[in-house]
Amino acid sequence: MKLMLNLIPIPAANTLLHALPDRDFKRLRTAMVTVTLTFGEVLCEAGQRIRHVYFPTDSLVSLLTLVDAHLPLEVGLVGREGMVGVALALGVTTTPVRALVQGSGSALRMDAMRFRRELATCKPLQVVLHRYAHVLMVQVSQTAACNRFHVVEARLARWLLMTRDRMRSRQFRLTQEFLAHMLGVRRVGVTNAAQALKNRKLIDYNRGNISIIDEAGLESACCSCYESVKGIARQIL
Amino acid sequence: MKLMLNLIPIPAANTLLHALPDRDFKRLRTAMVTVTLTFGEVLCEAGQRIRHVYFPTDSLVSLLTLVDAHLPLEVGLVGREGMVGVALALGVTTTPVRALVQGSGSALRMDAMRFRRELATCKPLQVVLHRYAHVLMVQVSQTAACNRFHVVEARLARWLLMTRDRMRSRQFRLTQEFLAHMLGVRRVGVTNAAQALKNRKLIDYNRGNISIIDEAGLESACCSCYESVKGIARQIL
DNA sequence: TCAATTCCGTACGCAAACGCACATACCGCG
DNA sequence: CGCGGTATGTGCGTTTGCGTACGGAATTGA
Repeated sequence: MKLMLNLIPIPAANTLLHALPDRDFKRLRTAMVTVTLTFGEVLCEAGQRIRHVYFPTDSLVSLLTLVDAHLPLEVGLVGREGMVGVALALGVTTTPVRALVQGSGSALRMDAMRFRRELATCKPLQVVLHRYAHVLMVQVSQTAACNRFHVVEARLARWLLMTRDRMRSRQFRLTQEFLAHMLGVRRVGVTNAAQALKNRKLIDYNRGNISIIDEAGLESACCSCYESVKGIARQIL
Repeated sequence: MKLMLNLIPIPAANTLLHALPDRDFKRLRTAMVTVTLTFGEVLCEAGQRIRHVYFPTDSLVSLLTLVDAHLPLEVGLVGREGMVGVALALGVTTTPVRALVQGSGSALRMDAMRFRRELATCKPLQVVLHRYAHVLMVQVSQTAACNRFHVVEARLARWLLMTRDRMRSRQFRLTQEFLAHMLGVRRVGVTNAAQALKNRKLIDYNRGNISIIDEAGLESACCSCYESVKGIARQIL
């Protein structure tokens, strides 16, 4: 029996929910279902009404802005430290960004209406989500500057590290094509940057399998934006 | 006497405050002082504690992110439609961005402590500021994508239009050097872009005096980001 | 096992913006 | 009136990234 217990996967937790007082968490939990998010799924389209909010546990969701003819560009990344649909916590019922599942896994989902009712009465929930909204703002601001100033190689490094933190894994499946969309560059741009990182023995990859080899090295290869956002997030959440 | 009355300037209003119920506005107003913001003044430094919040009436404030060795980059612009120090409305006491006065003028200022107390008890204030926080988020996201995809000329056009909207004037004083910092490009980059717009008879300028000549033309010269953000802001606020 | 698809590598010309240096024009002030 | 500071214009070589096209390699599936 003891052995079996060890085999039961430790239920991955969402840190926002985890930060709530126990009784609040338990009540909220009854209104949520665990769903499996699969790669490529669009949880919410830009400009649309928010139907559900999602608290990823071991999945990963990209927030993308759409601008005229261009490909979407990632401005935020949500994992177990966050939630999809923060706009609701600010009293806005539509979302300005597309939420795209970037790493398959599970999340806790709640109906938007119910969420709003809970929010109205549960002070701790308000507090934690407002703070998260702020952290997201910081992330987006930093990304704006990062996209402006830093070369693809450094941006790629940052992105891989951010993904690692949220997935808690040094390995993930992602094609260069997909990465190009996230970073807002050509696929070839990713090819070159990835090769450079590979030559420096920081990462390895083939056909969609990316693995981080030298974590410390990758951190020094990436721009300061990574540490900067991470520091503020730690401080506030 | 009638003549004199006409000379008294119409008190410029901040639309966030204006949106509050009369009694709330009047109470808040007693806790605020009118201050004159002068070009170049830093209202709040990135990473520092927020001491005051500001509601510009006819002044203009830039929000800048700082990233390592680079010059600051503007990610948001606050005029009479907004406020400086939204982080407080999200329960965070420090600001991630520098707030730099970009257009001299006046603003209503309130002590941070008092503001937090008001916020805790005044529901309408919460509602309107949370919405504004969301609008700011949209602005920042769009700016991120804009900086990534659009050429300097279009970005400059957008910036001039945004400034016009907030200052409600077709003319302002701004050196190319200053604009370069806002857009995150070289001064020469601004020189070229500005000349292109001038040749197209959309704007005019010399030695820090910029004036918009052809508003419609400028709007068609700028990227879709302008209309996009404006539309969402109108819809939400 | 063979074909189709997906993914990655390479190449080439081009545009935008960079960094830097220097030249000019305008303004205010002693 | 001349001087110094500020604002703008020009030039040039370099870098980064774009758009596009094509070839090769691994994987999938009938």
